[in-house]
Amino acid sequence: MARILVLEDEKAINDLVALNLGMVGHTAVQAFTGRDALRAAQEMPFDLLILDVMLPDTDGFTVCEKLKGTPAIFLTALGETADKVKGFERGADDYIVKPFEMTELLLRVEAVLRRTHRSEDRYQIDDLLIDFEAKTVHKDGKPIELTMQEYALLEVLVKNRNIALSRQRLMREAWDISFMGETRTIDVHIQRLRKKLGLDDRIKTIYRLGYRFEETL
Amino acid sequence: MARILVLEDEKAINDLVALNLGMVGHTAVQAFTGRDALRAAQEMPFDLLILDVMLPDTDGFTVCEKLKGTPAIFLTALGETADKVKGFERGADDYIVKPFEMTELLLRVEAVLRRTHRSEDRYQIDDLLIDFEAKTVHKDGKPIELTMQEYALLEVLVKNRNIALSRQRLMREAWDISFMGETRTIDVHIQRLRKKLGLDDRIKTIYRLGYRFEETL
DNA sequence: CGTGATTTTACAACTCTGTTACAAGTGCTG
DNA sequence: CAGCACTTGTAACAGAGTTGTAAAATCACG
Repeated sequence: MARILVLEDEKAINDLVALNLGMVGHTAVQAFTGRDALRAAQEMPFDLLILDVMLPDTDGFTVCEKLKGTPAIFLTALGETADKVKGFERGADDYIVKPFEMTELLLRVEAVLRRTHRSEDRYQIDDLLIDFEAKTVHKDGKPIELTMQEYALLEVLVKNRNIALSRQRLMREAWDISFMGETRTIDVHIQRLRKKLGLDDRIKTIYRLGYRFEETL
Repeated sequence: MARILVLEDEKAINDLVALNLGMVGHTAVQAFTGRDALRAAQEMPFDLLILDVMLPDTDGFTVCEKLKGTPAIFLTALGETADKVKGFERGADDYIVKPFEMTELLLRVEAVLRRTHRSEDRYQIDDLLIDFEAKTVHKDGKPIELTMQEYALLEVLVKNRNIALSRQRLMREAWDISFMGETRTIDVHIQRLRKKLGLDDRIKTIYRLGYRFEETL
């Protein structure tokens, strides 16, 4: 559920990485040059950078330095050992050697996100407390029973708070389904969340689109 | 503070880890082979294991299994992706990829110690008293007869209280089985614990997953 | 064997979850 | 602003799957 930059000039690899990140629920933004990458970062900051070292214009290190503070995973070709060291010195959180297994990249992504987003173990608003680690929800200090589906949906909404999420996206993120036909499933689950947690004001309906969890009221 | 095993054959790393653990107040016991580790564990049990996966003799997994019941953090080298998964399946509480930041390791150590409660020798809640030393249970001051299995299950539940435990994990921790097919064994034992100890409210069923001992009610 | 512990079995009871049906709401169009 | 098409809210329902429970079968061990 992170916004991730994929900076890699070889289109085939870039596409593959972006596709896989999307499949596990992240938002991948593709860039093929350092310039692209920096521009995209200005629009909205990233949670994680996946950077190729060798690039036509600026190299991955430069981008990493410009976006200092954002965790980064470097992609290096075999034999660029020296680059690895250089990368770590400059603050890379991990690196991975091409060619690599996609599952391995995904594991590293999760690992890096987990240790950099450590502060996001919990979320509190009003009288509501969500513990993402224990996957529990308390209201007024009292535990509230949520089913797995309900919790999954709530987590997606909260982690993407203030963003309008389409039903299709919610389905993809909170269920394990990428495509969905005509269905009222989500609406019913939203209803249950609103009722159980008293979130009528926080979970806003976006007409003809989906829902949004609102933090600022 | 905790008694922690550091099993890592590379001396430089082992020293560094042990030194840092010592600095934050823990007692680090250094071991360079699986054999060493097991011997040290016999002298006095550990509160936490920090295990390298690759070792000259036995690997970290074996040690972890032999010392079942003690939480473990695995150290894996880059590229040992498969090992990570394997580690989690076998009950690792966390893993960390080398090379790692020492502060990160310390953070994980604290996190694991925080959510496990292995070093206590008694636990009391409501009218229930469990003595882990004597392996006895009293309710209302009166001793309650529990069978071996019942007690083992109770201990796992209580020491991992407030954490949802899958049936598979319970099997692994309270029985000597790592793999389990279709079975209702656990459910039946849970039922007996609930009945004998009046724990209907404390031992919570997590639908489609397993059970959780709840401290906060 | 016999006894108690443990696992398996069988069935009842329950939970989750998607679907449906209808009421209420929304926004466009004239 | 009334009418209309469409969207969302809500309650109730039903099937699939899960858990509770008692009782029977199996195991361990003297």
